[in-house]
Parts: sequence; structure tokens; C-alpha cells
Amino acid sequence: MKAKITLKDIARELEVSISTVSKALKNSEEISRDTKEKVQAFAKLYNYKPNNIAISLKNKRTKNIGVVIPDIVHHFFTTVIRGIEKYANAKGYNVIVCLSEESFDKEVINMEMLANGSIDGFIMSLSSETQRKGDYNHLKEVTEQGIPVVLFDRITQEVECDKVVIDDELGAYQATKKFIDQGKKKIALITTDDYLSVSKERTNGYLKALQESALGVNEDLMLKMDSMEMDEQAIKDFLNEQEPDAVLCVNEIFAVYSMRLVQEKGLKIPEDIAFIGFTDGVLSKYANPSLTVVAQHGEKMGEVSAQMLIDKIESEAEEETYQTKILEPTLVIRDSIAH
Amino acid sequence: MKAKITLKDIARELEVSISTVSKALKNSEEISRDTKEKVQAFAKLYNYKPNNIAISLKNKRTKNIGVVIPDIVHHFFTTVIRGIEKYANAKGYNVIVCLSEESFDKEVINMEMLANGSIDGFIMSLSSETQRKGDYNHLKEVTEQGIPVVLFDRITQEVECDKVVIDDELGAYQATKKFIDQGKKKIALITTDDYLSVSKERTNGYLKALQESALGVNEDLMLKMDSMEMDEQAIKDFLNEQEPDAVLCVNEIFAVYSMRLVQEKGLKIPEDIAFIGFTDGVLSKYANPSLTVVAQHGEKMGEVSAQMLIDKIESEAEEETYQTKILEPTLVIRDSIAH
DNA sequence: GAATAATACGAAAACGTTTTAGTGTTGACA
DNA sequence: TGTCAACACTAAAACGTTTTCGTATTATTC
Repeated sequence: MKAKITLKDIARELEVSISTVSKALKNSEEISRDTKEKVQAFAKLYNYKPNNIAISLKNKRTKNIGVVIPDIVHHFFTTVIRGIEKYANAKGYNVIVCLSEESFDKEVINMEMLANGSIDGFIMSLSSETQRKGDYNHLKEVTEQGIPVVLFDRITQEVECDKVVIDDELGAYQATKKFIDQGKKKIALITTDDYLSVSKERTNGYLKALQESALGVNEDLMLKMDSMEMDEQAIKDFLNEQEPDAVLCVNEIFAVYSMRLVQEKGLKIPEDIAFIGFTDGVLSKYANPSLTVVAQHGEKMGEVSAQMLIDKIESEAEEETYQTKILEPTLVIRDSIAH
Repeated sequence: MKAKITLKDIARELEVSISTVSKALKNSEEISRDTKEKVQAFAKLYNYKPNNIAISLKNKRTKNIGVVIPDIVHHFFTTVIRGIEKYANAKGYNVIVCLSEESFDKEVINMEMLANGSIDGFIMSLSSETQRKGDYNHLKEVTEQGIPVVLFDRITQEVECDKVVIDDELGAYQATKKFIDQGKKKIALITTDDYLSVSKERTNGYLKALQESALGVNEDLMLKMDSMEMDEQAIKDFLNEQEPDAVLCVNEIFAVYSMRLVQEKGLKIPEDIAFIGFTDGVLSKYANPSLTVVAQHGEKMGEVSAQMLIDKIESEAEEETYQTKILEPTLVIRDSIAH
């Protein structure tokens, strides 16, 4: 086991000062060619690598980004992480991932843990509990300390920071409109409670499309689930009672599960009943029939978030201007609707 | 914007020394009750939190774990991360996630980046390229520096370190045996090339079960895909030519895709042809029919890995004893086989 | 030959902690 | 009154860097 070598070790070995070693390794003009060559050769031989922690302490820059998300076993979030990781890594940053598991307390603890010097900035998506409580003091504290924050997807207007979302309302609007254009008459919505910012937006888009149409809104055709968990019985009852001919679901799982239910009843997809979900994950692609979805472009979202964050981190300026980037959703047409 | 307060600030404000402040905050016996109360009150008022970086530099402990995996948009790996995160977080550790994207070079770069002080240990699963090349020098260098490493799932015997795997051979053996017991005669295997340690193990289990049975091995019934990518045409051709009555796939995607293919041909699952896959992900659960799988218990694997790593990190002893933990796979029975 | 400039290097502070080894003051005891 | 211990605190080193400022030596100029 050979321990890491430090500047001090090199200095002692070569009988020069630490400053000389440091400068020599940086190819400073101050140091003679002879000394530089000697030091660099020695450093290379012993595989010297500067200690990141020491540099962080000196520079007050860690080159770490904290990512706090509610859940990682979720296709959308993993694609976002991938996008963040890609961009961040190319810029020499590491990504520290923390999971809030939809819990307010965990979100707070994780942020506090990271905010004490471990990271240069946060990228996060709010836990459902946080959105329900509407308590954003942990975010405000962090921004007040001058730590940049980028919120994505599950955001709030109550915190001043950069934000990245897709136009969820537009996505739901386009999907609903698609159903209307295809002559569907009983267009249902399966969603979660409105405290989730995204669910609310999506519901709005659904409502808007229906209001603009001849169909109008029928509250009975809207199923609001209490939590993110699948309540299989609730969906079953809902579909049996309402017998819609089209269903918009706020995620893939609701959609795929619903498809199986109606298929068991002998209905044909998309002739008898059509489906559109949100999130372009593996489920949608490999479902039978494959599911038409509103793609959220998670990877792009991650990249944009990382870019905004790193720009803020690296900009010397203390401008307090924040922007919200709105990405366009795309309808990915598959076999769960006519085409 | 209020900047973070340091020990020095408190010391100056209260006209005591930095050491006194440090000790007072630690409730040291050396400090008088008066002073302790004064310091602690002040610290609380100004929300003092020690700087993690400074502590890391002092202690030579970062309380960070580096996780290097090939891919994050993959259910198995995300469950492992969740397991790691859960355990690590409970122990006060943060998780830095790096993606090798199945690339040897990225794996090396990521490890080098983290090995210079950023983390206390690694948990990793090898990239396919690394396994193909068989070059593990980056791992050896790290272990030689005394940085503990835990390999999981995609491992190698060429590096001395702790390891966690599931018994892939046993899983495949049990699955194949299940088919045999159910009277299947033409049992096919769809796998990837053998350089992936897990594929090899699974193939062995499949072969072993067949050899022990009256059926024996038929090489034609084995399809080896070149890469992890789905080659849809290859699978289509294979199924058409061989017409198996049972198929074991090394992942969910191969299985779900295959199921759709045979359903389009009018075959009934599981009567005409049965399927078992690996990885208990969302796809298996929501596929139609739902897919029987060999569950890999990713979350458990993550927890065990994190536990082994943190034990090593925190054990003072310099024992050079390494263990390999083998987790038992479980067959999760669903509708893609008779039951 | 003296003043100046250029060269090559080192000392020391700084980042924010922790911790060891003092140090000065007080009170008790013989 | 001198010794010793207890108490409450401080100085300083250490972790591994970077960087500013200072300085000794040599070279250049008039």
C-alpha cells in the first residue's frame, strides 16, 4: 500500500520549498527550467495528484453539485440525472445524489448536510410532502447563503431561483386535443392530487382542451388519486363505472395498468378506448400495445438544469436575475391511439 | 445574503480563542459552564454549522462514497443506488454517483477524479468494456492506495476486494428447471456475449439444468447478442426459426419484446410458449402478460455493499481479508409461465 | 564600481477545523 | 509562605493546497 504523495513530500525529497514545487507543477514562469523539469519528472514518477479537499478548502469551490430528488427508481428522474451527470462531468463537476423519498424531513436534512461546504450548488425537484406543506424555508435559507439552486419539474413560485420545467399544461392540452380530433367523446383523466405542481398543470391542460371543445368538462370523468401509489381498485372501479373511450394518465404506470384492465374486459385498444400517458419510459415503449405518451425530455431537462447551475456558479457577477426555462413536450405516437 | 459564520467569527465576536469556541461547541469539560453557554447560544443564534471540507481535510475522512456504475437508466442499478443511499445516509455518508456509460475510459477517469481525496471508498459495477478488455489496473491502483472498494454484480476475480453478487448461475438454473418440470421441451436462451460476468453465470446455470435433464443441450436454442442493445431483427429471426416453447432471457427487455413478437404470431403465453426474464423491474410487473422473473434484489445488494464498504472504512484494523457475499435470487412467479 | 534590474526561490498567510501542549490564575494545604 | 493541583483558557501545529510578498544572488547598465 503506497500512500498518496503530497507537495510537502516532493519538496522534502528534492530539497526545495513547497511553494517552488507548487509553482513548478503549474509551469510558473518564476521557476527555472531545470527545477521545473526535475519537479515534474519526480511528480510523474510518484504519480502525484493534488488533493481535491485541500484545493476545495483553499478555493471555496468543491466542484460538486448536489442533486436532491424524491425518488430514483423512476424513469423520468433517472434520465434527468443522466443529463445532469453528462453535462456536469464534462465541466469537471461531480454529482452527489440525495433522495428525499417524497419526505419533507429527509429533503431538509439532505440539504443541510450538503449546504455546509460539500457542494457548490443544488439541482432539485421537490418532494410531494414539501409541495403539500408549502414550506420552503430550507430552500430560502440556502439561497440566502448565496448557494445557487435550480429547481426542475416539481417547482414552486415561492422561491426565487432558476427553474426548468416542461410545459405540462401544453402537453396535456395537446394530448386531450388529439383525442378530441380523433372523435373521442368520453375523455377521462387519471391524475394525482393537485398539490403536486405537475399534476395541477396537466389537469389544467386537460380542462382547457375540453372547455374549448364541444364536449365540455364532466367532473365524473376525472379520477384523482390520493398519493403516487397505485390504487388498483380505484382505477378498476372508475373505468367500470365511467366507461370512457379515451384516457389521459399523468404517468405511464396508471396508463399501462389501465390498459391491461380494459383488455381483460375484452375492449380493443385504441378502437374502443385509447390511452395517452406522461413520461416516455421503458414501460411505454414495451407495453402491449405500446403507449402513446407526452415525452418530458428528462435528459434534456437535466442538461439544461446543470448548465444553468454551473453558469451561476462560475459567473463572478452577483446579479440576482433568475430565469425559468420552459421546455416543449412532445407527443410520441404509439399504438395506444389511432394513427 | 448572509455568509456562513466560522469559528473564527465567533471567537472574535466573543473575545475568546478559536480553540475555546471549538471546545465549547463540543461541550468539552475543559471549558467553564458560563463560556459554553455563551458560545453555544451565539452559535445557535447565528446558525453556525461546521464546514465539512475543513473537517474532511483535518480528519482525512470525507464521509462520501463514490458509486461508479455503467448506466443509471436501468431499473436494477437504480434499486442498487437506492439501497446504497439508504444505508449510507443513515450512517451519515453522501453518495457521489458517476456513470461510466459502459465505457472503460470514463470508468477510469471517474475513478481517478474521485480517488484524489473526494471519497472514502468505492462501490462499483464494471462497465461492459472493462470486462471485455479485462484491464483492471485502475481498480488495483485504487486498492493499493488503501482506498476500500466493493464490487457488485459485474465483478472480476482479478481484483482483491469485497464483492457482492447474486447467484446468477443458481437463478438461471432454477428458472430452467422450472421450465423442465413444467414439461417444456425446447427451452431457449437469449443472452448477451459472455464477456459480461453475469451473462456467463446465467448461461452456465441454464446449461447445467439442461445437462442434468433428459433434454440435453441444443446450441441452436441459444442466442447470444453482441451488445446490450436490442437487436430486434435477431430476436425475431431466432424465434421464427427455432420455435421454442420456453424462453429464458437475461433481462426484462429481451423477454417483453419477445413476448410481443410471439403474441403477434398468435401464440398463447404461457401455453404455447412460456417466458422467464431476469431483473424484477416495472416492465415485468406491468407487461401483458406479466413476466415471471429471477429477482436480483438490487436494493438489498446496495445495502449490503454499502454496509461492507462502510465497515471497511470505519474499521481501524488493516486486515487484508476480503469477502464475497452471494445473495440468493428468487423466482417471482407471474403470468408468463403456468402456475 | 555603484545602482538597478532580472532571476529563482522561500517564508508565511490563508482556507476552517481539531487537538496537543502549554500557561496563567486561583485556592488549598502543609 | 511556598508548593501543588485544579481550573479555564490560549497558542500553535496540523491537514494540503495556493498565492503574495520578500530576498538573496546574479546580471546589466551607466
